[in-house]
Amino acid sequence: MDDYPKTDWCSSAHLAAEVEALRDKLIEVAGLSELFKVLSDETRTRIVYLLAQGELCTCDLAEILEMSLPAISHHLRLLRMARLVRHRREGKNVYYALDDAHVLHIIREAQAHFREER
Amino acid sequence: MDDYPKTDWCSSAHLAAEVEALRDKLIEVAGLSELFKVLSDETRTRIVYLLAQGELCTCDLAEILEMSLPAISHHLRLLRMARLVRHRREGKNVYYALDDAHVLHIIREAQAHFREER
DNA sequence: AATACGATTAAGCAATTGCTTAATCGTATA
DNA sequence: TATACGATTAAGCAATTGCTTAATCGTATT
Repeated sequence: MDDYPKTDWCSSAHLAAEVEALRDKLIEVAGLSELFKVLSDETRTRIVYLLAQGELCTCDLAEILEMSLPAISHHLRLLRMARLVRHRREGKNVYYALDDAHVLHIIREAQAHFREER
Repeated sequence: MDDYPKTDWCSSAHLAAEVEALRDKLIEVAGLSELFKVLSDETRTRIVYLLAQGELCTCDLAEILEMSLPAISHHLRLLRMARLVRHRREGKNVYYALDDAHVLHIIREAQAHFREER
């Protein structure tokens, strides 16, 4: 017999307190997926990695990635909003640079995960 | 696209060799965004974090996250395909656990990035 | 002032995503 | 064997995403 209050769901009955404790834990990752959403696009991961090598302007990125200026500009806006890059204007050009050390660590860990996958 | 009105080359003139070198660099992050895509959904980040606390079955997750079984099952499938979780059957229940140390490091770095944002 | 050009924004669309309900599978138990 | 139940899959949909073209902004040059 079980002295745990049974849930209506499944037989691995948990105390309401346990469930609540785990729910509280989730506060620690609230909103985190927003950052991953930014990196979830291949083009943006590429931009981040390119800027990690050094400052580049919008049209440089467009040339290297062989994409249109509006498309690149769109991605840069998202990277800006996530505070992953900073930008400065120099004449007609706008130069972007990486503005976050953590994002490179994140990429390195992702690479490590990938290497173990096979 | 290719026919986009692009002049000779923007004023931050680069050598073709430089551009090619940077393009080569991109091989190092190829396919990485697939992992971030998995974490880009709030529910999946939550599942990963819950499983980091300990093994849980599908219906546990459904109860804690207050979502339907099919919805949870769908997310678990993606986490499985990305080799982030492993699973074992015990009677009628299927228990999931974290199967990757790197993903926790990734989450910690993301938390660090977030803490600096304000 | 007029022009050129890099950069951004806006509007519209095809493709993708995450959920729902309904059906099906797998295992344990009456 | 029949039933129950946890888990998964399938089909269909609303919402989101990333691109395109076209228009606009900001700065430098003439």
